[in-house]
Amino acid sequence: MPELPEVETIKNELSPHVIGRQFTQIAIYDIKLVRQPSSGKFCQKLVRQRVNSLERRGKYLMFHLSSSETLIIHLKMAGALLLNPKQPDCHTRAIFQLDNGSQLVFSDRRRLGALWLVKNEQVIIGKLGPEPLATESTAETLAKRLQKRQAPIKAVLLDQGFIAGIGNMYADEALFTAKIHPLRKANSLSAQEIKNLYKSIRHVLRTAISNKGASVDTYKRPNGQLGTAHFNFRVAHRGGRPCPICGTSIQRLAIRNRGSYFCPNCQRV
DNA sequence: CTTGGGACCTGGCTGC
DNA sequence: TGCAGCCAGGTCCCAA
Repeated sequence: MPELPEVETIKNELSPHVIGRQFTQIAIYDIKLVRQPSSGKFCQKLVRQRVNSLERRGKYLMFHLSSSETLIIHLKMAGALLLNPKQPDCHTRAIFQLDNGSQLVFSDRRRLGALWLVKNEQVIIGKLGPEPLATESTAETLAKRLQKRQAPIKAVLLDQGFIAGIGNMYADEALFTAKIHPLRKANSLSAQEIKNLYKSIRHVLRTAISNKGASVDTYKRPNGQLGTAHFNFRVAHRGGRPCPICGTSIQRLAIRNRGSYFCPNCQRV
């Protein structure tokens, strides 16, 4: 499941292969994939455009193009961007041909992923909250914004308008590291707890980036290799296994229809 | 404004 | 062996 560290890894590993390259041919195999403009226009406008730079914002990957338009990709649950894959797969939804003969393949088992080609990228990413790893994001600004929210802290961390890029796995990991129960109301956290949570979020995300993302489901790096961040998971997707700190059995709880994993002993209500 | 629930989507798993 | 039903979760949409 691509969250911030996975999309960041894809951006980093794709950059040297696509920056400066020109799209020569686009093939779309899934009618629902392109959200804006129409599929035909999308292909027509993208051909001959050169990639100036890549940028990640939240879980969105943006290709800044020579025409000053932006190609935006969201991988959602199961999307992958593969560079010159050796094995063909039946989940290929689009193929981008580059002027050096390379192929960039968008594969998505669950067909939830989305592509946009837009002049104004704010239309797509404008509602996102701050980047958790940006220098402007401080424990103080987090504290101020949490005061206005009384939903469970887990739900607030998943709100992309509140903070961008955190998904279910890393929310669970950050809350465990900060020893905060996922059902705690966001505005009930003490200043110290918020400080711990802030540090935990950044630590969990940075560690996962250095491990090239977590391959719990279908996530693959552009070269087809898996990430290793999931080997460091302490509670995420580990229901019933012992807590690495105290040995208590990790519990699973549904919050907003999302599985939340936590240690009932280390993370008290 | 915040909040919570359902829909989208497919493949893997469970239980009968 | 076959199959219905559940589960996984990022985001949008809608109602309260």
